[in-house]
Amino acid sequence: METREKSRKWKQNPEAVKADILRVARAEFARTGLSGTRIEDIAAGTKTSKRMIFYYFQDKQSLYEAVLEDCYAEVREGELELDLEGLRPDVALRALLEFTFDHHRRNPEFIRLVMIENIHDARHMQKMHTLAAKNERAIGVVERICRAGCEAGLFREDISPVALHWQISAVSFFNVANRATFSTNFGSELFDEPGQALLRRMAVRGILASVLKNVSQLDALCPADPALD
Amino acid sequence: METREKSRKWKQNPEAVKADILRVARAEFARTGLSGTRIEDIAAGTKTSKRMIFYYFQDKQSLYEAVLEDCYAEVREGELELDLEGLRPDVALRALLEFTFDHHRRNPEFIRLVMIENIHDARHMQKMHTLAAKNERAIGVVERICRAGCEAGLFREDISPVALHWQISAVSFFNVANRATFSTNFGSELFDEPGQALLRRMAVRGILASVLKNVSQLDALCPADPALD
DNA sequence: TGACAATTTAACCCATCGGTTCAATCTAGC
DNA sequence: GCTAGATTGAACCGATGGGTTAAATTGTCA
Repeated sequence: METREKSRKWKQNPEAVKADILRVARAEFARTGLSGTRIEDIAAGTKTSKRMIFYYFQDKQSLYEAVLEDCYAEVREGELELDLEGLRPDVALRALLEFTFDHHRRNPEFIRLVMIENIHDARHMQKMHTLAAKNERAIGVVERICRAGCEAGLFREDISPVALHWQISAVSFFNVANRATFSTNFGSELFDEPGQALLRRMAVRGILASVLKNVSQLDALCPADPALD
Repeated sequence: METREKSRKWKQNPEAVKADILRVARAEFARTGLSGTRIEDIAAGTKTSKRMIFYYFQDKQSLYEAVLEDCYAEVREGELELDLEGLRPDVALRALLEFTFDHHRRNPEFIRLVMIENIHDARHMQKMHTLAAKNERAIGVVERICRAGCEAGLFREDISPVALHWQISAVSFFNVANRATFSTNFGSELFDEPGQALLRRMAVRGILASVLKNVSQLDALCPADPALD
């Protein structure tokens, strides 16, 4: 009668095994890509065997796709923590950008999986039907801010929510994705805490500037002084 | 006496063979990454054989590194075409960003190689001693604009040239690198010509905003009207 | 012309790695 | 307990693919 829920002292526990595999596989795929990852290396990190990987996920590519979907869901989930209710549109936009910037920093594995997906021309992501809803929601957030901003007379009328989302993504993503080559070429100062704070501030100012109807509000919204923040 | 220069009707021509290999290898590595690329696939695209690849470039990794260096040099070379002499600092900055944005779009293979390098934590790029000089020059361009802008009283005093370069790179790079996943998730409208023009305009406005001392100049510099440009 | 070096071809080698076979073991329900 | 189905282990397979061997051809220079 207590079959499903209570996994009291089971020996077999498929869900846990699958989750374990996904966990290790995510780290490995993020580290070395699809073709760069060895299934045996994943197996070595799990509590189970290579055999089980093929048992639960048919082949390497399916495992990779499962990892991608799993990771995407988890990250999008984390975005729900942001609550912009009741904020003034310009403040909300600022909060959204700051949150996204930080959120991307907290999820480097996700960033790497997306980088890898881009190398593969998003071939696998295109198969993932579950994404549509999550993406709608992400754009919805930006859209509401835009609308509110326009209605309040704060934002320009011609702002495209998708383009705005693009801008937010660009800085937040690049910051994590290109850290290695950028710091190799130009030093790592921008990636310690003060540097990151500076970049975030600059990004906020830049993006608000491309949205505000009256740019003179900028200085009030974005303190230029590096000592602040 | 006419040994080296005249390659009149030679049958052997090592330089051409090497260049041929590099050309094909670049395309292949950019397409499928280091571990994803098969040497045989490269060989198939050349006028020569797999054996010759190992003859001229010791192994796969060395070939990859040669490709990276070669591509980097070529792209940086292309940047020399930009001449900002005599331009007002704000106009020069705008021109630099627009040039970089377009230049990245023209060199998708380079972008992909850098993406791949980031997946590898820039391990191979770190070995390339030839880069330092080219990077200095790239930062030098931004630095001169900053200095001139400050001296002219146009720019804020606290601008970091490296951070400014980061901003320019972020939008220009992301635009090419993440096209696949972004358009999968949010549609491809931003990537046709009008969309690209819009993004470029927004980027210009945003970056100028984070640099100008007096943001009220923004509207004069960056026509908000999408019909223009 | 003939010795020597650089270049090229064809055939081969063998470690790796994704994926499988098959039999053993576990769990639930009867 | 017994059977059916789910889960697991050990050993195996075969193609792929990076890299090599060795011998042939081409060019240089004395």
